[in-house]
Amino acid sequence: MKIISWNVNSVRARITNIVEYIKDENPDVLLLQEIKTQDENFPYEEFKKNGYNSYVFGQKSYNGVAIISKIDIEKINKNFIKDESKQSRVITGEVQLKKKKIELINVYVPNGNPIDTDKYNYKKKWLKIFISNIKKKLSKNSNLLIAGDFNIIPEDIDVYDFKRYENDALGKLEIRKKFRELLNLGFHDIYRFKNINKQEYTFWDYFAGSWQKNYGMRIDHFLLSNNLIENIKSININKKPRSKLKPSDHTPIELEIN
DNA sequence: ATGGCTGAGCTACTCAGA
Repeated sequence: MKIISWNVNSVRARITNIVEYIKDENPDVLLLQEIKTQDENFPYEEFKKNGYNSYVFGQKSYNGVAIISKIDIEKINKNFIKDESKQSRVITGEVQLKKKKIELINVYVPNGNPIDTDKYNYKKKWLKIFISNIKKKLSKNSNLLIAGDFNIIPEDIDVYDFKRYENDALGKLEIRKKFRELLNLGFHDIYRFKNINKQEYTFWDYFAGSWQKNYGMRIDHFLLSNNLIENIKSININKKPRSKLKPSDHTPIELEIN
């Protein structure tokens, strides 16, 4: 089973690139973040034409997440987190992998910058609730897959210049500790698990030739609960979509499990 | 390297992203 996570930075602005990509990569499930549209304006038909159903938790202008799938998804839930700001950031659903019922948790964690504002407090509070909910969920189902844009740089190796980000909402120690806390519940960061010393990124900003200079960061992740480690076949960051015209600033991360 | 680039909503410009 191929599951892909991608922050597309607007599903409508990116639809041509996305369709081209799914034709190339043929995922079973595509987890999208930052779709930046309300449900009623989502391009359902473009996905349908290619054999995919869309489960959308949209929002006007900002945020928004969706699960695109050509296999059965059960128990779609848009209330995983009670968000005081009414932001659409998590959608979950269940898939069957052999004898395992896996819960897919597609997340778009708040950015949190600038750090001297309520945005940063919102991120911290949000992560606290998220971790608490994951803990509860894990006590009921030991097969959890959390994927998406975490807006967290886990370690120094995960950014081109760590010094620039150690006082940033993506790299601050107390935020990285939240990531660590999540892993300590019983998860692995699958990219790092499979690539101990490799330095690859999933995001390059649009400014000043960041892509060309490889000034990037690894902030999109697949976290699998310990019970699913034996099912991992491969994990790959696919840089091709970031090199295209009109790209998202993020590139997809691809997981195969069996 | 704390600037500059992109998208949404809207139609001039702000907000948000990381």
